[in-house]
Amino acid sequence: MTFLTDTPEVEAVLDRIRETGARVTTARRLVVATLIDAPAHLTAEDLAGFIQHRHPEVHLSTVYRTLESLEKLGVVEHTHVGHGASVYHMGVTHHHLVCEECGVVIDAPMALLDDLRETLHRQYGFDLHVGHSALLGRCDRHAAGRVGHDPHGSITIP
Amino acid sequence: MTFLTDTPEVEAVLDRIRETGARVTTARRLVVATLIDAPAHLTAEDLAGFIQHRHPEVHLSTVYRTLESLEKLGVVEHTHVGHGASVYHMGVTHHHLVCEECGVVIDAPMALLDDLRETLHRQYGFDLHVGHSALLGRCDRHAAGRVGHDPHGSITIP
DNA sequence: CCCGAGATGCGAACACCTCGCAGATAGAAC
DNA sequence: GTTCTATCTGCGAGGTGTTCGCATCTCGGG
Repeated sequence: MTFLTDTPEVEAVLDRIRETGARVTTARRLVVATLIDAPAHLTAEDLAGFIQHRHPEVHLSTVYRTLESLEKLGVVEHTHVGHGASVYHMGVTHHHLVCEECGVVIDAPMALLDDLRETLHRQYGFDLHVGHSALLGRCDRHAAGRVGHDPHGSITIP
Repeated sequence: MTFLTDTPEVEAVLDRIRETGARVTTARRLVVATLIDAPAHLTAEDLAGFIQHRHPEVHLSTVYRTLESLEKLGVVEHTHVGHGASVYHMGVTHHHLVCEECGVVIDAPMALLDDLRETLHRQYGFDLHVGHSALLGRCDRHAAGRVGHDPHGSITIP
């Protein structure tokens, strides 16, 4: 799989990198392009895999370091999905519903937890970091505890 | 630190183990007693540490396996708290608010997410597994992004 | 008290992630 | 375009949290 590394969307992110005085390197360009184009919710390893298909020299540890920089920049976020590796995605914060059975990731809008955030803040003084950990459970296909694992998929509900 | 291994509460759990045909061993007795008596939200390693204080022969992998059995039995649950090791606690399901700054774990009642569960079920057919992953954020003491790490603590709000 | 399924101790292996270091390179300054 | 150097990178080693295989041990039914 190959990803375009020079779309306006990619350039916009690279500009943000340049603004901070950091450098735009091949590895960073590839990470950004892959994150933008690829199916959502990749682990660092997925990401490295896609990239290495064309650029085998890009090392997993570089991918991790790049993701770390991009997170500091605020253009990337990661989400803990229970067991297993975190998943990374571009900027816009949203919630992740992760099926414990098949691993499917369902994106849900921010507004979903607005009431809860308000309540947590009022009752506990707790400031919820939205999106940083997924909401685990069962998707509709596995709610009844049916068996059988599908490879992870991803669904976005606007 | 030492824990009583023959209180009625401990025996009740051990009886549940016996009921299923599984065996009651020293290690299991110790894990149960420690989970009941110790400060809440222990990692497997914490648990092994406490136990090994008096019973150094109990191996960490046995603690993991015992916790796994107890979870299958439904008397123990674990919660993912973002980075780092999962924490284990006895039965009654509740939510965990975990401060990303200091690691403090705040227990919150089930009812807190009732509305959300209802909404998820209605809108997404998603069946939320309450308590399986913590809600990450900042506690009141760290909400403003102040620095300085405390050792983990634990607070329960009824 | 004997026996066998089941549990244990132990270390190795594993998955995910981070780090240290030596060498490469982006990009500012000329 | 050449030079310079802070920053990045590739690489392997290391760390942490968890699981596994296997030989041994033991609970508890007969």
